[in-house]
Amino acid sequence: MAAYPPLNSLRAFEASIRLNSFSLAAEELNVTPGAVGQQIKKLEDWLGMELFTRSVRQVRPTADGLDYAARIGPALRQIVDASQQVRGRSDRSVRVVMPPSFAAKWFSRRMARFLIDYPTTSLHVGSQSQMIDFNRDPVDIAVRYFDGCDDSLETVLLYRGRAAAYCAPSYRDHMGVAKPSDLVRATLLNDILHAWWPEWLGAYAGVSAADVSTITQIEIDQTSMAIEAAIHGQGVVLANPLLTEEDIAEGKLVHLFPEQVLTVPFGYYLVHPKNRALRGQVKLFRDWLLAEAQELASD
Amino acid sequence: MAAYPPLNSLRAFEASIRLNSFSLAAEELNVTPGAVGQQIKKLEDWLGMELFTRSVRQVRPTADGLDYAARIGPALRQIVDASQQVRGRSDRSVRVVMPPSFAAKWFSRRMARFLIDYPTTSLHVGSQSQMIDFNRDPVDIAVRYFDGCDDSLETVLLYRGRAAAYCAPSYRDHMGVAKPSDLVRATLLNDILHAWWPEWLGAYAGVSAADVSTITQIEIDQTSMAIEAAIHGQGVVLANPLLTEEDIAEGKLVHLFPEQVLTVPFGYYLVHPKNRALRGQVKLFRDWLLAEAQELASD
DNA sequence: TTCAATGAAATAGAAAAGCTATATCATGGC
DNA sequence: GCCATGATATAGCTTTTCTATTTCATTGAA
Repeated sequence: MAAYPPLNSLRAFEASIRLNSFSLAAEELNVTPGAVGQQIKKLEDWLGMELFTRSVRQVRPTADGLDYAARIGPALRQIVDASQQVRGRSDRSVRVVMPPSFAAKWFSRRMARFLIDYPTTSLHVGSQSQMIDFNRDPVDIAVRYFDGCDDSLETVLLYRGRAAAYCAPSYRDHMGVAKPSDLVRATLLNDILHAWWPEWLGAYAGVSAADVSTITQIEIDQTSMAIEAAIHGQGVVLANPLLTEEDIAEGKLVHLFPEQVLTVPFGYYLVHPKNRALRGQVKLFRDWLLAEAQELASD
Repeated sequence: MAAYPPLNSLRAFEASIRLNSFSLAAEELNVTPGAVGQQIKKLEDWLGMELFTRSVRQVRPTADGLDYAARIGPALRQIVDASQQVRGRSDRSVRVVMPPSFAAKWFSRRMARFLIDYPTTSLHVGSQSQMIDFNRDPVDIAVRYFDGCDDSLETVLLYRGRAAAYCAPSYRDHMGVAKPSDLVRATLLNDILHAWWPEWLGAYAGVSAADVSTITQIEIDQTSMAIEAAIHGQGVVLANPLLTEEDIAEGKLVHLFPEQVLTVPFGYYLVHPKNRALRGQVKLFRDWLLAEAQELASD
């Protein structure tokens, strides 16, 4: 299965087609004309066809040659472009991925500071909730919401997972929610990723798991949408205090029972592959992010 | 301007990323693992970045490596595909280009015969009126309507250019066209490429160039459209008898003055570059086409 | 017409690249 | 604890690739 043509010959071929001359191509490639001729011949032998017709003092591409050039030209250009780009940036860039809710509610407000402190860094932020695979996706470092157990990863806890109850102020007043057990009359917004209502109600309202299911619930598969729904008076959401900071400050949400915050066995972890040397800027970013998280955790 | 990465290294790199192992890549490439390692290192040195992190007993791609792989992968695949295709067909294919009118009116009816006689041949027919450049377009041979003078080309006259007058039978009867000079009352369909009305009328109707311009004319830039217009009773067209064969046979057109056919200094020529060895199938095609033309010319 | 200049082919030998073989090493499974 | 594994490192060998030269047929200028 010798699927590849002699790749180095393609360089000589491309230049020869473009310049219509082995000599000029040789000049461009800083070799002798003979070398180009030999490369072309090798390619012709491999392909089993003539790419140029040789007449005296000049070569001219055959139809086959032109056809082949048209097919491989773009590919070669792509290789050159990709190599240039990769060679250029890289050291100055950091690729990070995090859950959408974390990106929207926590990271977005702090990102600008990083870029100001490290102006030469180019930051590529991806947001997705499914776990990325460092062996398949071009990502340097990630924030992941999980239990922190993964042998292949270096993990640092940013924030322990917590579940606190939030709703719109008007919703609280309208429903007359004053103590945890009042929630049996409310609508529970149940975010799949933070589905801790049974535990929360069990711990703070003395509601059994069976009774929980009798309460009106809305399932929402995106954390930020669940919070958004709470803001719009659709019910009460269990969320990590991290994610509601801003909405609380703006008065859109109220924290219903500040004393009743459930600690859950999940957390926001900063993760990167074990044994992978972090490039300079990635390390900077990591340290910065840890410091930012520390600051808030000390509140 | 060393724009190209070491191309051969890309093979080893691609396989290593795909298989996540230098050893497996080496196996696939039929070399020793050491060779792969050296190739990868060479590429890393050229790019100035780590593509894999080496831990004991295993390598793992870095984010940069995955990114680079994603960029060059498609390009490599394109090169392989193009090479396979080109290698495969080629000898059995013929690429020919001809004017649209010739393709539609003359060639299309004969093409099938060629494919039946030479069933293994794959024929790529292009039709365009502008002159193709054998040094830029992947074309083996062409039919060109011109004066036959081009030092860089081998030319064989297929048909001398002729200008004969045609119109729909109904149009002839309705306009009462009986002799050439009656055409001063008709509408002349003037095809840019065969604009011989002044010469024709001068030779056969004794009409001066100045008087020709007083006759109603419609300019049409495509020969087959001019003929089509004549079929639909829009006027009288000057065309090469070659192109009207079928329409005459079907009674859609009539040849107005069979004795008055102007020979013009153009013609349909079969052309291919001088000094370009014609591949087997192209030669066959050329001979077949010449024979077909001969047959008709002897009528 | 002659004659130098041109651009490619052919070939031998030098240089470079690439591969193998081997030794070494750290780890994970038995 | 020991062996198998899959990487690295290095030296030396093989193959590839390039250069240097000669040869050749033609073009274009004198």
